[in-house]
Amino acid sequence: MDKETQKEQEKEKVRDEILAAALKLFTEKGYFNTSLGEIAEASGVKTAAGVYKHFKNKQEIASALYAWIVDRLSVSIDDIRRRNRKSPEQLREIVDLWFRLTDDAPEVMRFILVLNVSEFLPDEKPLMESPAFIKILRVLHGGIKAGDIKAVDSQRAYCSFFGIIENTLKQVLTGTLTKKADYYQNDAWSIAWDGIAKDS
Amino acid sequence: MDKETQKEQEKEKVRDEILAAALKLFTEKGYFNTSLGEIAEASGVKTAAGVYKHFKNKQEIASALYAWIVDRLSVSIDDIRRRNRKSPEQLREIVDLWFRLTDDAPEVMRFILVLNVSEFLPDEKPLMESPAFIKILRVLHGGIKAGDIKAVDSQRAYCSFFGIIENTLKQVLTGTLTKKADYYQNDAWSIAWDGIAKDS
DNA sequence: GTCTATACGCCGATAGAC
DNA sequence: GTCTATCGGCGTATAGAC
Repeated sequence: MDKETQKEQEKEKVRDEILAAALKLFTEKGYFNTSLGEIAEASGVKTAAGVYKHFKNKQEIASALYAWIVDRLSVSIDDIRRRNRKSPEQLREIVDLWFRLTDDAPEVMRFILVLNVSEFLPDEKPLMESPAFIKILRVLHGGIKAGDIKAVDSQRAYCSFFGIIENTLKQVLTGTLTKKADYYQNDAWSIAWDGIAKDS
Repeated sequence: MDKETQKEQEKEKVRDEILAAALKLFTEKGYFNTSLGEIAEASGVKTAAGVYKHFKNKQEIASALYAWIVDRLSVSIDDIRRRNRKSPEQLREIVDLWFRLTDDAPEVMRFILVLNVSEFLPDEKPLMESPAFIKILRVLHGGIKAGDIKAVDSQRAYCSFFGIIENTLKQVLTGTLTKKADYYQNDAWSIAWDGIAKDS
């Protein structure tokens, strides 16, 4: 039925609005400083009770948000791996994605890099065990096996490579670095890559 | 009076016990997941009300903790700068301190690296503006001026250098890297230093 | 399926006995 | 200066009218 699907879509829309509002508030003030009332007010649903028609409870909003973000990243990385064969190119594109997200969707990156997710989602798997980051480790592992990367294992390659990238982005997100993320990208990439690249 | 000073000391001791208990709980479960009751129970004062004889409120416990940690770091860095003239040596010692603290006082490092302090101490200055970290930036700045470090400015030198160091330590603290921090120190130092060292 | 009203619990904080 | 008792408020969550 048309009416049915339209209603479904409307409901989906409200759900997304709640998630968007929650993402904004969580990353601005933190999970525990954000009440359901505020989330409701900032989204289409004007009252806290209405939120419960869409989510079981507050934690599930955060959980859905987390799943959405991690999934989105995972899909993007799949895409990058499909388009690029060599791991250095894959890495370069992941870095580009990270920096673009920081400028275009800072809340998403704040959620990942600034918030301490395990504090309000204790049962969720840590970020490093999510599909997206497992795939990143695979990219690094591929580079090691192909002889492009010198690190001993992918975990440590991650630490030094993404340490630089993510610390830079974190400083941008918290305002310590004042320019847009993109401004720092080439520099950060160069240093990060040189740190793990096998110098032939 | 002897009795007076003894009482003072006793009070100081209780205060420290409260702080120690709070540090442990905050870094384990997060600030908002920790109640004053738990802090009291875990310290000498067995009841929540007793805590208020030593601290104005919950936030002030966190505030005192933060000040204590930042101060301790600042003193250590002063000491390092006194003992070493050249910035590469100073940096090497700061890295050593960071790694040793991670193994010997993980709660302290968790407080700094894992917790999102501004979430529960919104009025406090961010870590990067604390004396300890300003001094670190000065060390980096000294290195740049002396021609040892190639980075354009100390902020960005911080991002890449401490990005590697702190990301490695964070992975150790969250259990993603399974060995003791010390195990990774030399590797992390080498890569981090090479990233900012001027290759003559 | 949305809003009003309300219940319930938890925790931060205070007052007062000893 | 410490423990007992208790208040007050906020915020999550539900129930019930429309």
